[in-house]
Amino acid sequence: MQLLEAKKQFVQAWGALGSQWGINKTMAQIHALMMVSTEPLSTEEIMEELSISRGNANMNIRELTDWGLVTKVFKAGERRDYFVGEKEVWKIAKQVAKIRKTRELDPILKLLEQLKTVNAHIKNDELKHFQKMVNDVHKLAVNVDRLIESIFKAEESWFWDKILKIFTK
Amino acid sequence: MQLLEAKKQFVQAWGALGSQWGINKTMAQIHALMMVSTEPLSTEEIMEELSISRGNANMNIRELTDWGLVTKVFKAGERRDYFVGEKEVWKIAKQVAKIRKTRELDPILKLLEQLKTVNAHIKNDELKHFQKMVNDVHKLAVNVDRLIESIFKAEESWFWDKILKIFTK
DNA sequence: TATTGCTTTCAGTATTTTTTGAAAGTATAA
DNA sequence: TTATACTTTCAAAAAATACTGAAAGCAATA
Repeated sequence: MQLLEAKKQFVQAWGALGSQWGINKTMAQIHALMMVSTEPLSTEEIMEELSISRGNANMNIRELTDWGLVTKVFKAGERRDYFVGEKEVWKIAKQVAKIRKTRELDPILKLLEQLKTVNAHIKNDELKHFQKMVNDVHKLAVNVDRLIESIFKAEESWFWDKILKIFTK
Repeated sequence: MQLLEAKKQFVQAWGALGSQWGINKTMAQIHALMMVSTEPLSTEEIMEELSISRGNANMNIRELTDWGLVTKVFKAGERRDYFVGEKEVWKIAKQVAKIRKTRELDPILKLLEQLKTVNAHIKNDELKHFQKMVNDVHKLAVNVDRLIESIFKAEESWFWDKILKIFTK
């Protein structure tokens, strides 16, 4: 396979994966483009490469910047903005985990804790079951939360080494 | 908080969480409804509870059945179909992981393996960088794959016990 | 200060996804 | 066999989401 074709497929696949996980396709594609590019890219180049409008490119670059996956860089003599994507895959994974944890897991945890205070005059089966359910979900969420917290601190090879050793022992 | 209100919030939150992770909101809500319900539910009851159409209810119940999260049950004397949701949270998590791994992770792995065969006449930096990138992503994907495989086999408390021990040592 | 080159915004439009509801399908019972 | 009770399907409608492009903003230089 040729490099150009391979890049195209990588960008496509990244976009599709994004969609399936609630991330804007274009945002994921721009990210993929930046991952495989050695040079900083301008908005113009991204528009060109993905056949998208200026507005679309701009908004998604900003979103990626907000996620901490893309940084603005200045090129000597050049007036226009250039952007580089984080290249370290483990850092990318950690960053995505961090953002999504804050935005999605934390609020759910908060709600579950509230729901644990649910009460009723008559202690019937429905109530008991609801309480158990919420408790179980909460336990799982807390564990996932802890796991993610640990990931933040961990160095990649150490992390996988430890994790996978558990299951082969 | 009262039980009815708590249930409503739980269903709402589950739906929102689903949306954010590429799962149809209604599907997630039906699932939540079934998680907290002690009794089997009919299509009628689900329609009523969530204010959705028959078609919508039917299609999403089927989807949940395909995911292995909901089972059809027969009520003695009753003609209509009733459904029960899997109640064990760990089983639900495993099942979701299994389905999404097959549908999403496996194809990505396959593509990454293909992309590793990329070649070019001139061995320039762009090529080298692409190869490294694909390799790194592939490594991560393989590790995630292994982790999920391990989850399938693991019993919940054992799993978390082992995992969390690593990080407190 | 005016011009130029570039960035940002956002109302309107297009696309994608989800939902509806009525008709067709199926199975049980009369 | 026909009626009844229920389920499934799917074309069309609605809703949600993403994208465009032109106008407004901003900052560097002439």
